[in-house]
Amino acid sequence: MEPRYSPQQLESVVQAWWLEQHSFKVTEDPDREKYYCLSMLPYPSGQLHMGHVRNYTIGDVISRYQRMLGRNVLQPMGWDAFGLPAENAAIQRAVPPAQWTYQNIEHMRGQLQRMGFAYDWSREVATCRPEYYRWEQWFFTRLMEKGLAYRKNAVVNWDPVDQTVLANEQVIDGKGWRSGAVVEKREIPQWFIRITAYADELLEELDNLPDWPDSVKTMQRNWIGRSSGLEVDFALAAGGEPLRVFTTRPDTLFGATFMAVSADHPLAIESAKADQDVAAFIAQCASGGVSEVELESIEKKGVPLGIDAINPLSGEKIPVWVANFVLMGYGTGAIMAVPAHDERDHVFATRYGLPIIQVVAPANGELIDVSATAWPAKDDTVTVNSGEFSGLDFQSAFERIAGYVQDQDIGERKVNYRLRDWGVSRQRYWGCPVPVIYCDSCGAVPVPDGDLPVLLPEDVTFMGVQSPIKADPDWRATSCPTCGANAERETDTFDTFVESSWYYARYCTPGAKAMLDKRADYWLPVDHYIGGIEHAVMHLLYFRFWHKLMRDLELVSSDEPATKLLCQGMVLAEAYYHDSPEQGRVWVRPDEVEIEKDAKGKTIDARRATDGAALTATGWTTMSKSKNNGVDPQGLIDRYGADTVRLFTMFASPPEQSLEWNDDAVAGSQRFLRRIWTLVYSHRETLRGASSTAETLDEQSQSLRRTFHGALQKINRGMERHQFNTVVAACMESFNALERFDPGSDPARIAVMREVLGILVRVLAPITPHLSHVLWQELKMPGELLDAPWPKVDESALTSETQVLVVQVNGKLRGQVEVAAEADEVVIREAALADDKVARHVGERAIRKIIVVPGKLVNIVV
RNA sequence: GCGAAAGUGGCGGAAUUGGUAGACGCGCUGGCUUUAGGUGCCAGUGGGGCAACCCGUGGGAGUUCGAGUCUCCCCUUUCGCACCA
Repeated sequence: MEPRYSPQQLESVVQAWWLEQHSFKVTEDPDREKYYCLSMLPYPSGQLHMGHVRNYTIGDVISRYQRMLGRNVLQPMGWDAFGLPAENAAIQRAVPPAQWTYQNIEHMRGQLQRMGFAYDWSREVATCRPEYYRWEQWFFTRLMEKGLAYRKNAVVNWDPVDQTVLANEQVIDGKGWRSGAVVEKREIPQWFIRITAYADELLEELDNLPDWPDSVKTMQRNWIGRSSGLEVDFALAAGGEPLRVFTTRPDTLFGATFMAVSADHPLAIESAKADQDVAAFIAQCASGGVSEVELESIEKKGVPLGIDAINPLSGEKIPVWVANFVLMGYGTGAIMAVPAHDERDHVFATRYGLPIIQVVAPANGELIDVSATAWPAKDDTVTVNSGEFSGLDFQSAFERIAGYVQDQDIGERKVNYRLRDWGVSRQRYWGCPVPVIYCDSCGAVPVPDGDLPVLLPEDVTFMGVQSPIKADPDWRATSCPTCGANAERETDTFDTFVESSWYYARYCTPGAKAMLDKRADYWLPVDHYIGGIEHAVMHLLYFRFWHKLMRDLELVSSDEPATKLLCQGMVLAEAYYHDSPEQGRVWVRPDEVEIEKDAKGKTIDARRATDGAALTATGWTTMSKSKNNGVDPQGLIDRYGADTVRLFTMFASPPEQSLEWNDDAVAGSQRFLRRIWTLVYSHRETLRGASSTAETLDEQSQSLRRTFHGALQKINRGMERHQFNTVVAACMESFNALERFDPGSDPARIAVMREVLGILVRVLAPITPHLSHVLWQELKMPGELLDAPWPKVDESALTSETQVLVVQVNGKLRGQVEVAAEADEVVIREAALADDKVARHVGERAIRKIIVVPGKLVNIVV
């Protein structure tokens, strides 16, 4: 044992040992309880970032802890390897996306190994490899057969200069990020997967996920957005096909003062032929991007179509408008607008001077004014101004009106979802080819199993932004699997969310000669899934959906992919900038900033180290390239070692909260590890000769054991609730007591010291596995630390003869009393009243009540 | 615009889930160790006041013997919004 803690050297020795022993390779063992701990797989962007380090440390701590509890733990790792950044690198640096991706994977795998994560690397997956994506293609053809995959037109962002489809991310202020051209909406045929067919199950089974965060479940419920309402036909005054709308508020039907249709609605398109204003408005709606933020935050505008509809209940004539806030993709693409009881309708009506008629009122008779703002309530309401349907609450009005509409055959009850079918086509190169062949006579034909995989060529050169497979007629040309005629391949690729929807299952069956095999059911479902909260709806919904698809193809037997979910917070750092007249806003890297503090430690000035330029601090913000405030984990690992980085990320904040990066505090974490090392080093001779038990213990030894076993209770609670910051704090607190403990040459004391060190080393093992491994050996503890049993709380160590109670007077802290542990309420009351300070505060006033909370406090109410 | 969270010392956070607010750490202040140093150790550290004591968990109301914790309203920040992953 070296006198100084030198993590770099120590960690490489321990890692080499794990590698040699194949310590993390696992196999299915029906006799042992399995535990599948999964962290979301990274995109191989080139460098590990702090978000990865945090995510994977949390997963590793849980995995190692579960292993010490005796479970057969699977912790795999892989690469979400397809995606847009590889294409951008290809365009900028003329390197093929495949080459760029594989190099990044090599580098990042090395970084993960340097962190000491306990992965079974024999199960590694890279989603861009044909042996992975061929099963995705196979699965897609099954979905086509079942009618769960289909093709329809959908709108995309179109860059008219680059002649290419843009991702929402590539549209900035309505313009293409490279060309700067105003983006247009364009409809193209695309493949969809029918997730709406599973909407009800996806919604209902959220109730079977008690260990998923409520926030995620709520977001998923809202995202699915099940709403039951009514479809109603509004006849047009001029006759012809009636205008059908969907509404969730039939009770407000009498308040409809206008109708609005989407710019893509047939009625709008028809009107545009004769009306220039309508045509111009529709053209205007076609510019700009397709993202929901853009659509929902634009100013609400519209143009009248010059058509009147007839309210089926009141018989009133109301005008039909085309409006930019009505979406073709939801409901029928047309709405009845009730300005009095809907916020958006109200804004629109106010803008264009359309009437606002109140038809719902508070049930308690209170008067409301709908002229300035809408009143959307539907609980404790009553309908008014609604003819024979007046005087009803929401539910009765809904039922009566729905009944009437059905009797008249002008509509029906309808359940709608906000959730839309999943568009999986991408007009990009670096993705999994959609396994479809288009034949003039046979249409869209799935590629037969024997012809899979449809290989994506990896040795390509980019000419501009065009996808190399779209640009290559030879790649496209093929023959129809059905009739043998000349045919063309689909050149679109899948959304990368498809790959990340089933990787967790493939980890269970490495090398399988099918998509999955029987091994999957040993490991699945995932016991603990860990990843960023930013995935709360999209990935985590696709992940659940795909599992159900696989279940229905009898590939897995569970209903849900993961029983427990932990969403870790973002990693933040301070960012600093100054505004310069020439360069605009200049962001300065945090490690180039000099901070001046006042006598209380408050920051009063920040300057650039090189030239003393005054800087403005943003406060805590997400690490990003644009703000130049990313902290590179590699530098920290090189400087402090993996254990220190792991310890800091666990200690700085609880997993679900954001983590504020602080270089000084990282150094502080290393100080703690160094102190442990130094303590064990300085007692190494005595500890070697320690006996494992001691019969009689003196007061100090008992107190130390009480501290450690008390801390162990906190640690166990912290581990179970994943509050690793409190686990570390409890370790530090108990270690502080140990540092003040002098074992001298007393065998009983030395035995106690060895016992508590054994506890400390084991509870730290999941967090700082390298240091713990070495100390475990140094203490001559039996067996491999990885499989050492988690320490047990010794209840007898916790008992004490006295208890300290807090005394309050009228809820304010006034004193403390020490009484016997078994003292009854009478004794406690007397002791409390006898306290000088308490007596002074009670004074002459009459005591009204005394509340005694056993083991905690006494409150005297005067 | 819609949906979901979070606000506690100079900073990160803790609080046994309605019972001592500030555990643990960083920073800061003073001291010690002849410490090359960004090392190590000791003490102090929510604000005000000499003190008794008073104030204090984003702001405002409420429930309670007692509220950081529960209820309502408001403010601010962060995340997601379907082609970033």
